Amino acid sequence: MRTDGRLARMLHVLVHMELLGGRKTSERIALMLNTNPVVVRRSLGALRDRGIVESEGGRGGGWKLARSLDEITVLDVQRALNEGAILVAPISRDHPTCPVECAANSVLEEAYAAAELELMTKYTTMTLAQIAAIALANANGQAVTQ
Amino acid sequence: MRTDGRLARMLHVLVHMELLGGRKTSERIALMLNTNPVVVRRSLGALRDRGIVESEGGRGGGWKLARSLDEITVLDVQRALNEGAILVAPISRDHPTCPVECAANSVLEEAYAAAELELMTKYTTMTLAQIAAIALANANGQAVTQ
DNA sequence: TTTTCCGAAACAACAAATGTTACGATATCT
DNA sequence: AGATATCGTAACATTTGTTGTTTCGGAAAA
Ligand code: FES
Ligand code: FES
Repeated sequence: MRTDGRLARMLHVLVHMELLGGRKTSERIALMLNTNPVVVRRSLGALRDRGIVESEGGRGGGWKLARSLDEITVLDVQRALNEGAILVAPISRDHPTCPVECAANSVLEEAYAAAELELMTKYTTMTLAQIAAIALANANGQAVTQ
Repeated sequence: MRTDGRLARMLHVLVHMELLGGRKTSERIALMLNTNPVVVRRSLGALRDRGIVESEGGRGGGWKLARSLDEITVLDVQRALNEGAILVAPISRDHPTCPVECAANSVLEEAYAAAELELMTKYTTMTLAQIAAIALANANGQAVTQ
């Protein structure tokens, strides 16, 4: 299956909005993400529901940040896009009464819980402001485009 | 997408083979996994290539363990089924030259690398013998069936 | 020689994200 | 008021990997 790229895309867009400022239309953002305005609205709509961005319809409308980047963590964006667990343990449900299947599943779930905790720690401590700083350091004079 | 249940299924089957002993046909295993013999052959074939099980064709043939359970880690099974990384960071590739996209991707990749390391640690230290022990403890007198 | 196995190829089914089209609502400009 | 630019939303097609299924061939035992 195609890997879910919504989180990465939204991080990209949000930092872009801060660095290049101003209100951006779905079409412009779609251009920068090589995709369709509707796809952009779907994801940004979820962020709006969580108070990360604001949208305005009509002529001259578009999207803008609702908070500054240092008040947005990666976890905030992740949660806006998907309430549930980030990782899903690849368990089986072939024979639910079997103690062996349960034992194998419990081992996998424990391992995935530890991995998810690690992810959560990173997501919680990393703000979009830090991503912006990394981007500026990488750019090193080169313009941030579009 | 349907979650990949091959690892859990193979852990289940391998522990089953040890606890109930003897050689098992693909059809019998398929019954226990609520699936098709061909699906079983696909996954067990991968384990055979890694020396975890052995297969024998012809009448009276089937599958049996090639090593004892305490010589098989969860990681061995995972690697047999899939050489690559367990977790894949959900990065974007919309605008590869953009420093912002690269920065967002690098943050995600670092987080996923930490999570994968956690998984690897668990997978490496957990042997199938330990899973069997958990299963027996859970069963608590109740028979392990099929 | 018949039966019982695995091995492998060639599909169909399914699920989730993505891409696409289309239309309605709303705010701004002239 | 009318034209234009935007978002909001529904409906559908596309894509991709796992799983499920059918079918044949080959090998070993009875
Ligand atoms: S910051 Fe990457 S395209 Fe705008
Ligand atoms: S151990 Fe045989 S069905 Fe679970």
